[in-house]
Amino acid sequence: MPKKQSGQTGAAVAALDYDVIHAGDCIEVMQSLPAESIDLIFADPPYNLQLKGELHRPDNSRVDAVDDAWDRFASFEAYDAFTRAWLTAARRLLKPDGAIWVIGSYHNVFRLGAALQDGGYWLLNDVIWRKSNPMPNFRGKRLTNAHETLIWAAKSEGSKYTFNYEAMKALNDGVQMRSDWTIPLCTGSERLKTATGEKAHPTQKPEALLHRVMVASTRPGDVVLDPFFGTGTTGAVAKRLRRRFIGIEREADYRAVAEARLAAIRPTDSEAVAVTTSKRAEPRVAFGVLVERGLLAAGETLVSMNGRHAARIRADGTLVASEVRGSIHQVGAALEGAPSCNGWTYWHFRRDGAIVPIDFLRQQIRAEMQE
Amino acid sequence: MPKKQSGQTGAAVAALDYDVIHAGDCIEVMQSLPAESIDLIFADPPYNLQLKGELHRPDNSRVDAVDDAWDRFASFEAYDAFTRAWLTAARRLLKPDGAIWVIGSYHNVFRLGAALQDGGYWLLNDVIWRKSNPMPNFRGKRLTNAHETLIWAAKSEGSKYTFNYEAMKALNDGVQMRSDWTIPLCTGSERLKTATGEKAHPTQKPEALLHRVMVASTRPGDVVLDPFFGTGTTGAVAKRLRRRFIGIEREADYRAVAEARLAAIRPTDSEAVAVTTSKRAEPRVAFGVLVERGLLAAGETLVSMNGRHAARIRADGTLVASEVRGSIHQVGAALEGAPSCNGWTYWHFRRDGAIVPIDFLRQQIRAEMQE
DNA sequence: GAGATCGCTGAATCCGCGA
DNA sequence: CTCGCGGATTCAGCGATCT
Repeated sequence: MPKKQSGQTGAAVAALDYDVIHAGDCIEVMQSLPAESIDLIFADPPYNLQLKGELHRPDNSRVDAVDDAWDRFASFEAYDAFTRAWLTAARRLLKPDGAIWVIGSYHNVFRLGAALQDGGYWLLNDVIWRKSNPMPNFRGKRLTNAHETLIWAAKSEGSKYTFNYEAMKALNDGVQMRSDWTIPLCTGSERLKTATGEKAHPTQKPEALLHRVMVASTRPGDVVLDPFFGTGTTGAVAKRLRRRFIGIEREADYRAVAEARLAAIRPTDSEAVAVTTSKRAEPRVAFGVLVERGLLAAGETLVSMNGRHAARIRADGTLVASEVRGSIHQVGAALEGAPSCNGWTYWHFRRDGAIVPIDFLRQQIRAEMQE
Repeated sequence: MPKKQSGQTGAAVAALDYDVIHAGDCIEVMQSLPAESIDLIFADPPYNLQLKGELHRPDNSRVDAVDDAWDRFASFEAYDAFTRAWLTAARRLLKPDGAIWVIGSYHNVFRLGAALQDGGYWLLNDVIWRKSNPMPNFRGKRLTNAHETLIWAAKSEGSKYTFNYEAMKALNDGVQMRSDWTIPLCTGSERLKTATGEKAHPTQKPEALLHRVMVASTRPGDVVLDPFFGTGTTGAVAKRLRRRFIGIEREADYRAVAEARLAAIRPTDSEAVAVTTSKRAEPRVAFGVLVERGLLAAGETLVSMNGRHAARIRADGTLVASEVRGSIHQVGAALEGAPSCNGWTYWHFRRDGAIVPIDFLRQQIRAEMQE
């Protein structure tokens, strides 16, 4: 049951340093921090992958796998002991209405989930990060491992955890946010590299994932702790969304990369942050408005995200494809054979040689509406 | 490690009754069946946890339900004991190369997964059943719980489990099947009803889900056991796909519904049940046979796929290139500086001005072998 | 310059038979 | 059991290079 925060705890909280990266073992550092001082914990612990030999792609290139010492454990027992120790230290830090997110793959997530339940946390959802561009299964021996699992849990059964229902609904184009999130891997310019061009961290998470986590379950000003800070994705998103963060990271190399990254982040305009997380949904924009305003022309062709489909815009803001017509969502869903489809992110248009999602135009409209 | 099946076990297997539904507690019934007689187990155990249903200890005594918050630990313990007991009985029944699927939600799946790992099973994939039409979260306090999780595991780490890679790939429109499957809930006419119009079983699974499970991981004629048979979805799909099934169900009402359901199922035409085979399953052809049969001549020159290398054929079916000699694979790998090389697709020969892969000739030989 | 092509890469428990 | 070796196996996205 949630307890009221004592005055003493409040004083200790005031002594907390925010927006810092602590060096050292996460369990020891957490034990040194004041109890009940944290609103949200995001934890991306070692997965204990247990990889054996090397793996090559069909073109004979070698897969650069995670073989770092920090991911090696002697046994499930050893991994469980580690897991339960850091989860215990973490729970002490959470405010009574605080919550935690942990992420893992099938190698470790069942042990994480059981440890959370055994440790007194109260599970709220398991969330599937559905990767739009996973690495294939090169030997054809199993299904393509195309997702990872996040577990969202409150500190206790009765906790009044934060959930920004309307913000999630708005993010999902007006319908309730589901427990499966389709988000691409962290690649391209977002992926941090060393001076020699290697990836700075083997398992850097996409900022879009953390963005959704924080928009869902924190408020501006909340304190977010990441005990496995790595190169600081949690801190970067927290700073941008005007949350405060505390990172803990053992490896000096990762901390250095994170410090540089964070220094370059500018917080989002505070009104934009407030809008995203308020109970008010973002102003709804009909697709037809884009046509009315001439941002897209009737007769123009949109292409699907994957490039496999195309459709023509009609003057009333509906689309026509081969034998299908309807809203941007309906046509996308029909062409993909999917139950639903967010047309705003599915459909793209060409502008100056680039392929741009139509959601880009919606954001433009919304910006105008706020003035 | 897989053990060889003993003669005694073989005899006992012959005594197994197929396509039957056993009445009774699944642990007791499983303990009465012969060891190493089952190819695949599909299990949809109680999701339980808050002990709304009944729970049994390994000795089958009924657990006196306690649902107070303070006793949550004891409840998890009881659920774990039950889980580990039936998983142990199930593992004994599996052939050395057998496998299991279990399904659960976030309430129980973490305990299932950990119990599988602790029990010696080897996890192959966790698979997300992504519901296209989930029930909304009416109170808006959490994310819409839009998926369930299946775990696919082999009996042991070294098992040569069945995976019909090509069939899955075909089912997914020519690209590898991923670990997330979008399938609607069981509704409409597929949903079994009682005489009074109520649903016959609270958690009836869609046949499409079982269809994919069986096409992925069984062959025609395989024996599929379902220890929580319910209204017989596993049996229905097994019968239709010409697999054999064994069901175990405690509740007489469910068994009655399942019996009627199964009686109406007609097996699919046996040719339609055959799945796409992979190249691995095709008869092996030595390269030398092509020379023996005069499809290629000793002394003839082969060129590499990329045109950068050439090699001469010797009478014994080996190749010679500059300073390299050996099999078609070895020479290809050496010339490319690659760890391995599939000589069948790497090497090409000239015929009527065209460049043809030598694999074309292997296919000719294989076609002759089938006659 | 625009479009096509090529190369690279991502948390991976990734082969199987015969000697 | 190990060892040797034949030979089967990849999707999406980004960025650089080529036409």
